Amino acid sequence: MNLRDLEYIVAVAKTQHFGKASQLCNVSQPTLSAQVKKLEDYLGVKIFERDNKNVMLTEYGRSIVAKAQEIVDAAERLKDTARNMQAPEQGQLKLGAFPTLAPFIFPLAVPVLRQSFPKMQIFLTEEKTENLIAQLKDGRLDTALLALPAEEDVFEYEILFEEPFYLALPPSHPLTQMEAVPLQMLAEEDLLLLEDGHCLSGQTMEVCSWVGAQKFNTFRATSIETLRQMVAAGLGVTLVPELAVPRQEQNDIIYRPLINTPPPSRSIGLFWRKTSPFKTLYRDIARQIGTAAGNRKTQKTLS
Amino acid sequence: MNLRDLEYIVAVAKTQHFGKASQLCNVSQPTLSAQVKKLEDYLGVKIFERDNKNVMLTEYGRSIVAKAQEIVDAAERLKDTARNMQAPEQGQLKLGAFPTLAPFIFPLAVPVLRQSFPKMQIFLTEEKTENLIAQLKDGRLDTALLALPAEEDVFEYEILFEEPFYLALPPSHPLTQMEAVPLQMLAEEDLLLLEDGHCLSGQTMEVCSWVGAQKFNTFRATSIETLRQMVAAGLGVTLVPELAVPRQEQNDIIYRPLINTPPPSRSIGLFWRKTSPFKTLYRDIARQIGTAAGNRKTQKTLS
DNA sequence: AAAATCGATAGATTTTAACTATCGTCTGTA
DNA sequence: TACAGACGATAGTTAAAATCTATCGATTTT
Repeated sequence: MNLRDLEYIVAVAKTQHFGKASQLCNVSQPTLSAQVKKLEDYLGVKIFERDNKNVMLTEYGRSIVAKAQEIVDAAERLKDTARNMQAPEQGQLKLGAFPTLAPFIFPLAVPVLRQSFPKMQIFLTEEKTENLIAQLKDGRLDTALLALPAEEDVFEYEILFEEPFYLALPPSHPLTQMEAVPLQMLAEEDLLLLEDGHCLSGQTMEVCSWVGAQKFNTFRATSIETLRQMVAAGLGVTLVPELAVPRQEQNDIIYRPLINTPPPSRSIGLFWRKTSPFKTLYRDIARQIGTAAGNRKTQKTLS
Repeated sequence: MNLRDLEYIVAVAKTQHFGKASQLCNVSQPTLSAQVKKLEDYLGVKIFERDNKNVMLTEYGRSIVAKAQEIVDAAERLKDTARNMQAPEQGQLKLGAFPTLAPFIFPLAVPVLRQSFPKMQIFLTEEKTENLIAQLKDGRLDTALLALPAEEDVFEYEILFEEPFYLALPPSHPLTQMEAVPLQMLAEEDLLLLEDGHCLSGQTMEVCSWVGAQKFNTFRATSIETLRQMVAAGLGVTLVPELAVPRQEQNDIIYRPLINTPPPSRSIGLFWRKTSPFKTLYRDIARQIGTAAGNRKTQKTLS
């Protein structure tokens, strides 16, 4: 049994067709037929039912092909890793971020990375934290931007920046009169949250528990943009991370800093596997993204 | 790149010696040397540093070998699965159970399984629930005995039995005067718990929260046997699952059933991957273990 | 009935993994 | 200092395998 054979059965399972599968694998159809047959004999299991018109997975075949797929994928990742090792800064970088950070940090990160490592191929993923962690563990991602605390025992990380939360208010709201809002004043507000699984909703609830705010609205939004629309519609108020605050003032939503000790904020870090051989590169990348985010902040303060 | 090559580098990494590695792989030393070199050329990465006396992994090699190991393991599991498919009841069964169940259920389960499937090779694992779930997911285990609720969405399961909790008391304790103890009476007792990570401690705390018992002792034991010793030493009382209650009365610890609606108990189920092709066999096994546990109960009631 | 489709089979060829024998280098010992 | 032993690399050969082209046989479509 070798990797090639596993690629063959994966291809046949995918195409349901020996001829097309053989093209996918760049071999002749008889080669593929022979190898599949040999593998079936070796394993002692019929993987495919060949009717003269259709190719179908047997029940056992389905589970064998699933395992084969995993093995082939893992082998592919091994090759990618090896290729990267020859010149890490010219290889691939698979970077993930969670949904309430991704749309704001990617536009900042990508330009600086492209400038520093022009040959690096950057793949971006937006996923909930839970999925990011799973993908980082099994190698589908090289690095991920996560809010602390995350699983610091499995991963290594470098903190990029501390991101304060801002209060988003409808223009009619009395709190817009203040330049900055003490956190305690949220105790009686209708707080809008994201649906479960978003780390922002957990962070918001944590911050609010400091001051005993509990009037959480039962409706749960699916994205920051939805939250904003709801705030604009006067359904309540919400916390927004700094990077999501527009640089220019808007008419429909007013943003105000929050005052508290400690200040309400989240820490963003770049995470990678402890075992990764590219730590040096990742640390470098972390600093660059951190700087880029810091610059944005400075610009805002100046404007 | 093929699986054999990956086995070679894993063997070299393990033995730190080309000669010994070649014996492990049943090939000649030159063959192994040549293939390793070829793989290194193909990947473009030096995996080993060959000093004339020592073989050492390079930094990159370490991470490549780790990935290779995973791939080789996965391939081995694929072969095992295939072998099992030819005659599931003559193949391997890798069964796990958590620590507060394993020592009591395995002695009941193994004899009936050996009788029903004489050719089956049974591998037993005792692990905390969290590890069982991880191992079940990635194929290191075929089945696991878990307390419900577990991750019912990833797995399929069959409930084996409902296992009531008994109260374990030192002989001097006033509650020993009662034939059966109403759960509410635990509210003022010193309750001894297992350390975190054991599902029994979670179950105990849940049961106790029904009646508002909160006097949990701060010390956390590492096994049921330790708990028993502590109870015997008069440090407090604890809950033990029925299978852990000795069939004959003991002098140092008295066991009493607990009365409540619903009765304090845990459900034990046999779990397997939804995608497993051996569901029929596993269901059969589940019923057999369930029956075996039921018989023990009957014997006890009769004695 | 003829043509087209599709997987299996046959036989030749190329590739490559494997073997044996031997080399070159370093190490420890006499 | 020289010699034996250990170890991985190299050379040359052989055996195994994967692959190719050509073709078959069964089924479906036109």
